[in-house]
Amino acid sequence: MPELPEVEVVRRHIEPWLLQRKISRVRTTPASYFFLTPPAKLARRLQGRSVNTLTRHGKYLIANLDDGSRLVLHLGMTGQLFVECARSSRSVAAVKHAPHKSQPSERDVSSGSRPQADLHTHLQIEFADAGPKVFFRDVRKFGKALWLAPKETDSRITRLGVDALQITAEVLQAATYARSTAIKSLLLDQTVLAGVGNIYADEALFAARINPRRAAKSLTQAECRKLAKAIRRVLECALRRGGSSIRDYVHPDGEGGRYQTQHKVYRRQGKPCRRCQTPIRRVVLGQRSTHFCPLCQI
DNA sequence: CAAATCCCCTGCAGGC
DNA sequence: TGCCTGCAGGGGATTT
Repeated sequence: MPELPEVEVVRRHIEPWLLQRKISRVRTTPASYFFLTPPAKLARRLQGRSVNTLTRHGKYLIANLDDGSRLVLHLGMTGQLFVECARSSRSVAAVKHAPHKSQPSERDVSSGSRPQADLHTHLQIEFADAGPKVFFRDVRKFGKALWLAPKETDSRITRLGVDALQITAEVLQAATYARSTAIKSLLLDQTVLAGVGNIYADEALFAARINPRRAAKSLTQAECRKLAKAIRRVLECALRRGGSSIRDYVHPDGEGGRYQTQHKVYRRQGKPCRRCQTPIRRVVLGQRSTHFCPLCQI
């Protein structure tokens, strides 16, 4: 899946295509596990609404609607949020008259391998301006769509910890108190900090030179400081490079991220550590594959 | 409570 | 070529 940097890239791509456009109709696939709100109800609630802002907390995207309700989206492992490819000049022309603040450039729409709508496309959002539709496609259906009435809350959102871009040494240290779980597992706990997933947990621990198997409570104050800084730096760097494209993640415009070439440990088992040449090791921790340098990470 | 396990779903790579 | 197994950016429910 998309972790924080990838979700933020998606948010920035999609936001201008969503804002201030009246939703005329929402097509869905049949009820499934993907729909936390039944698809018919979701479609009904969205019809006639428009999106005021598209925000992100951790890996969740939240479309704040004009009536105070919200559409909460999670991309899961294989979720893709993208804009319909504008094939005809008519739909491009139509959107030019839509009241967007910032209009995505013509170039954005002409890339080669953009995602395409198909039977895995669980949401197709159509607009009253008849411009490009917004699609949510998710092959594995680990993604989520949830509609929240004004002031309604959901524990998925309320329990989230601080957004990982804002993690501080103090918060991290408090979270490690008396926790015997591995520090890697703690970083994946979205109630502690929101947005770090398997790739960036491994990369941040390498950057901080901390062994992923260490008990969380064994980290010193100095290590918590180093790790908090490493998390922020790794995520910011990945974001600047458009995230990591591995397997099927691509940007809404079909372009790939470029951070995967910067990975120091993730999926590099057996290859030499970029710092000390020792072969990178892979172990399983909390059912997730974990990569680290046995020499650099103490 | 915290920690570990199992499960949801589909597609692909690699081994035989 | 084709079948079979394992594996995958997530997270929630259940068990221990």
